[in-house]
Amino acid sequence: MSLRHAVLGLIVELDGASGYDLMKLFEISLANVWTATQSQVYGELAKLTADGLIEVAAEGPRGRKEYRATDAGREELRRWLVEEQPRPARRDGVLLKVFFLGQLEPGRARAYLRDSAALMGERRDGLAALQEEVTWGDDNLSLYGRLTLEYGRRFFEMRKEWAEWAEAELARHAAPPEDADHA
Amino acid sequence: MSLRHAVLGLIVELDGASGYDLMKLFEISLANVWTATQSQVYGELAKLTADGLIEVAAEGPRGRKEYRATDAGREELRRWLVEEQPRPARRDGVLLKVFFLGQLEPGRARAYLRDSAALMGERRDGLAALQEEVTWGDDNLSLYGRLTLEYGRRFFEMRKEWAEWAEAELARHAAPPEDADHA
DNA sequence: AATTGACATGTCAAAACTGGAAGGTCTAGA
DNA sequence: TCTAGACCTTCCAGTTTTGACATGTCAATT
Repeated sequence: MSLRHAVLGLIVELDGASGYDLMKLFEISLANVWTATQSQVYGELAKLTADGLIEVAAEGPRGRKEYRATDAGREELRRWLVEEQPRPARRDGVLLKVFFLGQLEPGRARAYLRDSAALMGERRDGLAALQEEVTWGDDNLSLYGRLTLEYGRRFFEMRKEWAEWAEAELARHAAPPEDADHA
Repeated sequence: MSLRHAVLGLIVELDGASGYDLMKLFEISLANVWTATQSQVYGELAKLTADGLIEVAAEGPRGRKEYRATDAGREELRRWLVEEQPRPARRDGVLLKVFFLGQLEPGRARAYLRDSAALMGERRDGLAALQEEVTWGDDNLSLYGRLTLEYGRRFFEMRKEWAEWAEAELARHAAPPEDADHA
């Protein structure tokens, strides 16, 4: 149940936020960390309220509801942070395709990896640009947000290099093998 | 719907497999690529059969059912491989915690990153050992499986280095800042 | 005055996933 | 002979996620 803590965590750190605020944060700040749809965010907000971990602190102009964490909520966040974590389930659609790339013609398989490398490069550049652009504050959200952004950059960089390596590996297999003492 | 194609893909590549066979492959071969529980595997097998993408080719000794892909199944796998892929949803429980690590005392936050780095190192070593141990055949499953295994190794390596970097970054913030022209 | 677009929430059905429980078969070794 | 362990399948209840649809407010532009 991590969505719960993602929502709770944001409310604690921001010291008050609306569902709409959270949605935007999920789209931007948490994009590479945890995704959530709008219906999930509002649903979780309702559940957290029912469980007494957050409460509506104020109601704004357009039906806006400003949520704030209760003491129980802050406690629950800490509990979760310290808690042992089960092995995360890794699921990766791109990797899954690579696993079955043998069903495609060698040329197509290599093209897939080339495209993938290019895409990863773009994403890496996007995050790198973000890192340069954004002026960071001094608060915790900034500090730890910076760490996760750097993670994203490294992640895409790694993926790009791996895809390039894999493509070369495929090329090596497609080409007639040459002896080491050749050339 | 990637589980569907993971199951279908394995059946195509193995040219026949039982639910039990697939489960083991999900535990070992696909562990870093796509996870599935036993109930998911058997459920998907039933659905794929109903949709005519696979069929029971033979029944073995212990109630074992050997599934094989139909032509429609092989076609569907190819279609999926070539198809455009939507942006994958990235979800990472460890990263999520890092994002909110500001709620913990600095010492605990750093300890979390240190532990994380150590764990990632272990996993990397585990995969590296696997790479050495396993004798690979010449079939497609081996070739592409090798690529994904190497991915896993690089992934954990990257994470380890990142966690170490992040820990150092936190240390830098905790310590009184010194001038560049000091020392 | 009308329109566009950002702001803002609520609800729902369907699909996917989790974490079991339950039951049966065959093989090798004590 | 017994029994532990690998083999093998089926079913299910509960939770999470997806991908909409529906509704309305307010501010600025045309």
